[in-house]
Amino acid sequence: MSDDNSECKELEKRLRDHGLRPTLQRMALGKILFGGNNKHVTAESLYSDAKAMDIDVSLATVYNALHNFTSKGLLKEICIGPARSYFDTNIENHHHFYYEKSGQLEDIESADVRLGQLPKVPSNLEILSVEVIIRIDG
Amino acid sequence: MSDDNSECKELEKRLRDHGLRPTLQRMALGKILFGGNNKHVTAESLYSDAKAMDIDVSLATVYNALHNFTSKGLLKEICIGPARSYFDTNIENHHHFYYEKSGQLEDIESADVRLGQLPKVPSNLEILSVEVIIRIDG
DNA sequence: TAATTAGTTAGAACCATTCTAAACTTCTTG
DNA sequence: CAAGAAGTTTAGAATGGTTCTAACTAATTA
Repeated sequence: MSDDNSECKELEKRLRDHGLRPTLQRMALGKILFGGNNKHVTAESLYSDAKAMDIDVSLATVYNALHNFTSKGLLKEICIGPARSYFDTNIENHHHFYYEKSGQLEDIESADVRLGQLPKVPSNLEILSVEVIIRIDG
Repeated sequence: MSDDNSECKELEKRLRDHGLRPTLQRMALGKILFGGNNKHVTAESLYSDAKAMDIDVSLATVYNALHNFTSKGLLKEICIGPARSYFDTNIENHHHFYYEKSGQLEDIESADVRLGQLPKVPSNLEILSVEVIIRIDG
């Protein structure tokens, strides 16, 4: 049920269902990203995780895969600072603590943040996302 | 009361009170930033505004001034995306709409966003800020 | 299997931002 | 006000995360 082989099959189906070919590289990166608990990664961190597991993949492909996954809804991109993008495997509606010194991200459940009545935006425009980031001095 | 000269005096005092020498460049940029309504600027936009007003200042100085002002609490830095930083002359506690297509920012009053009880963070760590960004498809 | 389409790659390019170090201002002290 | 100290400005180089290019390779379709 949860052996390596069925995990692969599941991931392959997940990629295909989202219109992505299950290439070697996407499967390998997908296993790292979706194989356990939710993760927050950067392109560089995922690249070095892959390297550490002897997965031969280029940095460009890591960027491509992160963007492919994001555009198909398998990841969420989180903008924390001007320097780098984080990608979150938790695609539920939720928010984040950001620890400035360590660069770590921590999820906040959506239910823990209540939004009051907001100023209305021109009616034909859609709200793409509501992001709450709480910066912590640690 | 609000003539050019007293405006200068006020700005000069404001800079000094925050531990910043009122240099020609900081005064000129300060007049653009603090001389009217609240503004959202990027380094590049402020640089070209200055150029358009025949103020001779280098891009490096614009970056220096923006960071000086921010570290002294005269500006707030807002991170919208991985590509560029915005600086806001509204230093009240407030939030933002971000129009993705035009790159425009619009303030949301703090009172319009209510936050529920949040997961507690280790007690010795301080919350630096709570940022809410609502992205709009327009 | 051939033809077609999509994905991967190394390295170059990009671009907002930061750094460097020399020149210049502003401030302080006598 | 002069002289020295401290802080600021600057052009241009460097940085670093990300994107682009174009040749190559893999996956899919017919």
